Amino acid sequence: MSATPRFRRRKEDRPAEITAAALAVFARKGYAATRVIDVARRAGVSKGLLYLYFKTKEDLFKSVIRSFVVPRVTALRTAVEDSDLTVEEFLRGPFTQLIMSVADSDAEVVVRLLIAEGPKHPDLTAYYCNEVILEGMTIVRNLLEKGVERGEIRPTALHEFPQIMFSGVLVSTIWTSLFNRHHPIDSKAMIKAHIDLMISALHNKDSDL
Amino acid sequence: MSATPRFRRRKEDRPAEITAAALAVFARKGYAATRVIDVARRAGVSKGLLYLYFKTKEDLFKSVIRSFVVPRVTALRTAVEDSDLTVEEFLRGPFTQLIMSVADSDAEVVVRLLIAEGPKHPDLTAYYCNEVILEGMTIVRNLLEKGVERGEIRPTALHEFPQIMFSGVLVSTIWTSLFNRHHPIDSKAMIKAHIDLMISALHNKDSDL
Amino acid sequence: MSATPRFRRRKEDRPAEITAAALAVFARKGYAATRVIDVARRAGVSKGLLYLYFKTKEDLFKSVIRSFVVPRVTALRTAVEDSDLTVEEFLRGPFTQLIMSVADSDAEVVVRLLIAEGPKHPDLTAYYCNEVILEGMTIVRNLLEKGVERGEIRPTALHEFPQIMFSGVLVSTIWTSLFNRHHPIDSKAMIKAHIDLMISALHNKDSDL
Amino acid sequence: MSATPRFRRRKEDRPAEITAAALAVFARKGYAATRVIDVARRAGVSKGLLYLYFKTKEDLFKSVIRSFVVPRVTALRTAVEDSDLTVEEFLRGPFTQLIMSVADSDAEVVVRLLIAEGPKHPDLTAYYCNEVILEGMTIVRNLLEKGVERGEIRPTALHEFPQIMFSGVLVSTIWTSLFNRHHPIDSKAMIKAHIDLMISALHNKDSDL
DNA sequence: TATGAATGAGATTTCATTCAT
DNA sequence: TATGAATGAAATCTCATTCAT
Repeated sequence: MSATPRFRRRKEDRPAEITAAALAVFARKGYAATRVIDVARRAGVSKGLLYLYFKTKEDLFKSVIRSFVVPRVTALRTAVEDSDLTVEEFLRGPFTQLIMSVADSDAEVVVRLLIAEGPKHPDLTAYYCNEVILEGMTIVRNLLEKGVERGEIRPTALHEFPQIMFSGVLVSTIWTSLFNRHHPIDSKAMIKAHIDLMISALHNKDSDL
Repeated sequence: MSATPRFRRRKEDRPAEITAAALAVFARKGYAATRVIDVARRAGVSKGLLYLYFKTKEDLFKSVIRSFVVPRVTALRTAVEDSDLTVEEFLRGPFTQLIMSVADSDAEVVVRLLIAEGPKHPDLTAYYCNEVILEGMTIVRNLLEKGVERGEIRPTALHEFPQIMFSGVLVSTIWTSLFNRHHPIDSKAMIKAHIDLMISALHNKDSDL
Repeated sequence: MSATPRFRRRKEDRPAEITAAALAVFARKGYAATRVIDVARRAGVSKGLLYLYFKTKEDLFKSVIRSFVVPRVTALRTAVEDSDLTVEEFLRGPFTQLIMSVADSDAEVVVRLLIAEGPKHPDLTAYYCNEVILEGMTIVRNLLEKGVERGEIRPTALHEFPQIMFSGVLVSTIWTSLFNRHHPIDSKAMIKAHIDLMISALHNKDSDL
Repeated sequence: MSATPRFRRRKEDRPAEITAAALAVFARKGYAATRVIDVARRAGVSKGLLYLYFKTKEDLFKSVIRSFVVPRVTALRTAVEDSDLTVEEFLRGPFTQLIMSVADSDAEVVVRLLIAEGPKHPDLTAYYCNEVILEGMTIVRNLLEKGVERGEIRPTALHEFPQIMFSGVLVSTIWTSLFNRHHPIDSKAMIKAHIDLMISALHNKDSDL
């Protein structure tokens, strides 16, 4: 009675463990084809316990997305601190790094989940849109504005559509997910190529757009 | 008592009708959440008849993808016939037109379906990869090579990764699908912006990449 | 208009053709697992035409049983005409011949069908019972009585249970149907063995039953 | 509001309960015509629970057969222990008893199921053939051999076809199943009659077969 | 007659969710 | 907390039967 059990799991870790398990299973099977019991088993808990933390399967899905999103947002915010870099320096440095880290991660899964299931969860999509997408766009937009003011780059439609800066990762992610088995590519090289092209376009003195 | 006739007996049209209905329902609900009966009802036929033409729900899915793909492939091939245009003329002309027509269409649905369900249907993905993706990439690559030979544009990594030329439509498509309700954008303008940037990068004399 | 079409099928043959086809298909698949369309195809007609002759699948089933039964009954009746044979002569001659012909035929299928589906078709079973079973039993009983009168054989319980004379075929039929693939036997030899044993028992002077 | 508890939680008993229910329903309807829900209802459980214990309807079928077979095999083996009886004593004693007990039981149902569905389940038939049929045949064969050695009985074709010893039960079982409603018989008397005839044939000194 | 497209009831099976223990 | 037996709604797919042609 007095000895503390050594292997008692702390209940605070449970939700995170289950969310991680869910991500892993969703990754292989997709949302609809994943059975709750499979997630529970992979997390090493019972179905009942899972339902103690997540009221529904949909809740679990949302948690997966959120758990993926939160650290990216933080990373994004941190990246902008170092702000006395030139546009090119920033894009080739912190920005590239961030983008690559997304490509490295489970982004593929999350993107697939979001695209497939997103339209059925408007609240989740709104959250993701605001927290990640708009935030990222604002950062890029601010960067470009500063660059134009400083005379480093010319003004372009990128100001209106900063999401274009991310289209490289998107293509690479989806390619990995769908076609890599048939036609493998070096996704980092592709992402880099896209950024290079963007930088080149931003610097082009002759363009009159 | 002249009720609507129960039978319509239109053997030839049925598969196309049902495929169209399926596309429409998949669009709203996604593949997994779509019930076969809903497709049947939308097509104005019975469940049984649907199964007369499509052995399984998966068959129906494949038909949806194929029915979308086939006309695009044709359009793509046709577009290349006019080949004495400059790179810029081609990109701003036929290429933009093709891309826009994709954005206009049900592309969003098909892309979402492919991304969500593709990994579970490798044969279908392979087919799509070969028939559409690689074909499109080859066309762009050939175009760029000719342009470099002619001295119109500089050589870039686009030669290795022609899929980047399509990343604009991809972003626009996915944006429409997920975020338009929260944050609507002018997707055609965005696609055009992307193409402009690419053209600008291709023309940039100063870049030494 | 005047030429008689050479290949016109006469409609009188149709029911028999369809019944034969049904027997063949039932034989391989059993009643429940047989699809009406399979019977139609094997008979070389359309589903609609089949339903012109047989109102339901059950009708078809009954027809199969009846078509099998009728010729047997006739054969049975004919067999008893030659009545001046001794019991042993009759049993070894016409009786054995008849029994063997059953074992040769599609009896297996019909027996299986009757056992499996019979309880659900009391009218059919009654018909079969009266037309075949009781008739056969009466014939055997009469034969045995005559034999006892003539002092050829002793009286036995076979008089009360003449169906025992047929138990050999039954065992052989069912064995063929179920176990032959695992453990093949010479069914005719077995039938003969059974009849021999019966004859021996009928002749046993020492028995006092 | 003290309604009947929805859950009973009796893991160990469930399979046996469900199997028994299945036997009962198969008995009345046959395998194919039985709906899984009917079995579940009769067992007092939900469809879902049934599928927790039996992966498919076919599994359920196999369980029914096995649950019937296993105790018989045991009984059969036990019966042979008392081995210093004469052939006649054994056949009239333990053998008759065993056979009668089969006729008493649900044998009719199981035999009908086996005959009707057996051909579609070769593994099950093989199991039944080996565990029951061949075992029973071996026992009878050994018995007869010993009897011949001891001079109690003459050698007959029963040695080659011991299954003939069981043909009485078979006829009686099938008669019960099909014709009893039209023409009831005393099946035990018939079984006894068959055994009597067999014993008489085995004892017949005059036979020269 | 003859066809086979069309129907829809119904069967099996799965799985998110509940709750007695 | 923790479990997993139990539920039942719902989904896919089949096939006997009908009937316009």
